[in-house]
Amino acid sequence: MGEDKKDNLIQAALMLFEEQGYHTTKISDIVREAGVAQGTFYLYFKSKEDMFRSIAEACLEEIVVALQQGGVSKDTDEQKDYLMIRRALEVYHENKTILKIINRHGVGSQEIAGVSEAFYQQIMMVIKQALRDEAMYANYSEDQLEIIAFSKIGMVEMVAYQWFVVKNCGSETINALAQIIVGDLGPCKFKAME
Amino acid sequence: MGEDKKDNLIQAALMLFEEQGYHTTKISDIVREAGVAQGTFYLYFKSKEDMFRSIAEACLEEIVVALQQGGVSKDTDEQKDYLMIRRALEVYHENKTILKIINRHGVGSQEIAGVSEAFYQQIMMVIKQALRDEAMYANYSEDQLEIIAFSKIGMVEMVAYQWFVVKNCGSETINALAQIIVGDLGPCKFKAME
Amino acid sequence: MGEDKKDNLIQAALMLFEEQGYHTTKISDIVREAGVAQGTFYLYFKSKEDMFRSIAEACLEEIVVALQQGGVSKDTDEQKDYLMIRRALEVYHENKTILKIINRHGVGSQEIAGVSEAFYQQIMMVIKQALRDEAMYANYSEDQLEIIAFSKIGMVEMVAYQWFVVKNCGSETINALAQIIVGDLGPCKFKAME
Amino acid sequence: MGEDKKDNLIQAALMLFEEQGYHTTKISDIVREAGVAQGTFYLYFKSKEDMFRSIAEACLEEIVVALQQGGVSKDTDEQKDYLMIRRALEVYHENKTILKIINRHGVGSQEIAGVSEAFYQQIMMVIKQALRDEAMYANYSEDQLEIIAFSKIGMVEMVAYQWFVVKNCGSETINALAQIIVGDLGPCKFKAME
DNA sequence: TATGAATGAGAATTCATTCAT
DNA sequence: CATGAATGAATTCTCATTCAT
Repeated sequence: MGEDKKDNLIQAALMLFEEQGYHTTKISDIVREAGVAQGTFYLYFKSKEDMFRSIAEACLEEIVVALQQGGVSKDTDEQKDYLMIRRALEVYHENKTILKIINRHGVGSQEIAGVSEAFYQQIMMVIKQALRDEAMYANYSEDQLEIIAFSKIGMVEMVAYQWFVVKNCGSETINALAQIIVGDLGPCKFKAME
Repeated sequence: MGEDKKDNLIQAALMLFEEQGYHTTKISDIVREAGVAQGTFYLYFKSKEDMFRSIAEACLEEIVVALQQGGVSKDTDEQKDYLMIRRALEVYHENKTILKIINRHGVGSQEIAGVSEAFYQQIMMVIKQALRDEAMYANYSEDQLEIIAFSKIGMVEMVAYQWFVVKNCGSETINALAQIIVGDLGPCKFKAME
Repeated sequence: MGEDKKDNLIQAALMLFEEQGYHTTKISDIVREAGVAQGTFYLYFKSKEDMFRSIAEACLEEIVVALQQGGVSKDTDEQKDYLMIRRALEVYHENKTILKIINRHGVGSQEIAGVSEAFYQQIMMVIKQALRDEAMYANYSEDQLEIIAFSKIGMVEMVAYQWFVVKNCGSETINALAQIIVGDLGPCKFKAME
Repeated sequence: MGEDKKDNLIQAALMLFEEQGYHTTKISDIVREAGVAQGTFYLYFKSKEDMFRSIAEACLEEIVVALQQGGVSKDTDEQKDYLMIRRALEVYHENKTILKIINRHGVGSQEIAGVSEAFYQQIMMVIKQALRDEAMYANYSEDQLEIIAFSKIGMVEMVAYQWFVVKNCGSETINALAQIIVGDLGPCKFKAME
């Protein structure tokens, strides 16, 4: 029953953060939306920032886990690449709320910037690991793989942001997006050579 | 002499926004840093948000212009790609302050979000235009080019953010970064096919 | 068993009031220290102020009673004086907790100020009564005796506060303090005349 | 003109603290009484406690200075004693506001307790110095003089509090009070011997 | 232009008290 | 008797903005 209210608060906060941004949303808005008293907020969170940090940590952790469970296939590099990108787009689509909150409205707090930085380090590691299994990157150094990993993350994140958040497209666009993104790399290997 | 003070205010604001973010920085901080009186701020800017919007607009416009002046070469597609990426990295490096302000600290105001959104539309158009000149993308549709354009923007921005802001690397890393990023596309086209 | 909890609450409260004062101490601190639930507090006390008043009343009453049981000797005036002062110092030493709470941290509530005022009236009456038995004050008026009584109370209280609370001295200092205080009166009566 | 408002705030605060106590008085009460805006308070003081500390420091310092300027006479010990006591009563009478605030309502803050403790140390030193000039205390040790000093302070403070604050008597009572208090020491030297 | 004291609406936070279990 | 989650009124404090000089 207690966790009930905490969950109400989190849901209300996520909705409001997404709608009007983190800074615009007041604690009084959150509690009103959640249907609890002002003081109840402080029963579960030390402050608005503390609340956001804990929500963000949970959401970003979910993304990392979802990405890790991605591709264990034994296909060609092109197929691996395609699956990885598609998987990443799917995950970002499912988590577009937090993506929107962090990218559009920003948060602006050293502590939360830390959470975000740690998140990128984690997914970079996941991607780097996946790249090591591709023949194409066989003789790339660790540093070079890191550059590739981050460039892929940026690619997916920007496309996901523009299509899922700005244009508000649904999951049916994922395949098309993934094909074009990968096609920019993959197809060239044979089509462009013809 | 008046413009002097305005410039002081802008420099002070940029420095503080970069250090502590837009929301944490108070007008009183800015005027203290700029060495002018509290009221003087309002001789040059309508409000704090107005100031930030005008600074952001100017910085982002600079980036757009710089990018536009980029590739007028008549080289091969690979060379064009490499030059475009390197140019973009250079521009982001020169403007890493605004990159840091917007990416790390966020913006957090609907009106400024508009500035940022317009910025991305503009550079997307610039990139799309450039891509049209590449033989490789000859039979891509407008929508497909837009996807490619945004994925390139995301790629460069993320790498620039991680290396120039997070790792705080200097401009001497630009070539290496550009080569790897493009190599992820380029080499495959001929080397990987051997 | 119920009284057990009430006593726990009182002990916890006294400890915390002494340490950090009445206003700084929260009900939540008291119940945590006492090891009971928040609501339990209100089974035994109407409010925080009610609790403090009842504790203060009890403590101060103890002091009054202890003082009353003091001097029933039939010695000389000097001896009576010395015994009275020493007795008072002893009583204050035993009750230095409440002394510290009221003097150092203050009370800060009209209703409790009443308790304190009544306390001083009572001990003043006790002292005045004792003074009446001393030949020295035979022809002092009631008002004059009241002045003497209060001055003696102030004297003892200040010395007790400075030595037992501020300097945190133990009961072994009582004799020395009493001798000096009385000596300031006593010796003059005969020694200084020689 | 700025100091004007600061002074208004101090006067309003002193009045309210005296009337209803430190804790009961809200900052909103103070600013209303002073006729300034809520924010103006924070232009001059960091907090209510900060304000009170600065006021208390000033008032108590005044008392110390007033006491120091007291008796430089070359009279007999009895006369010195009487003058010292009367002087102290006068000073306390003039400063009965702060006396009332600190003694009746209490303050309850470690930092302010420090101010009060320092105050007592200072006046103790002043009194001790004065006592050294009296033949009567010629062969008292420092420690013994300290006891005497504090007992005199307690005496005067309690009497002042009871007569000036509780009974609200005017300055015309000072002589009578001083005579009785000193008489308790002085007169005995000859009258009681008869 | 330039100043900076003053403003006051608005937000965060606290904590004594209640009450359903 | 005992609990402890929930309450919400009350207070402090912030800071962008104004305006008389």
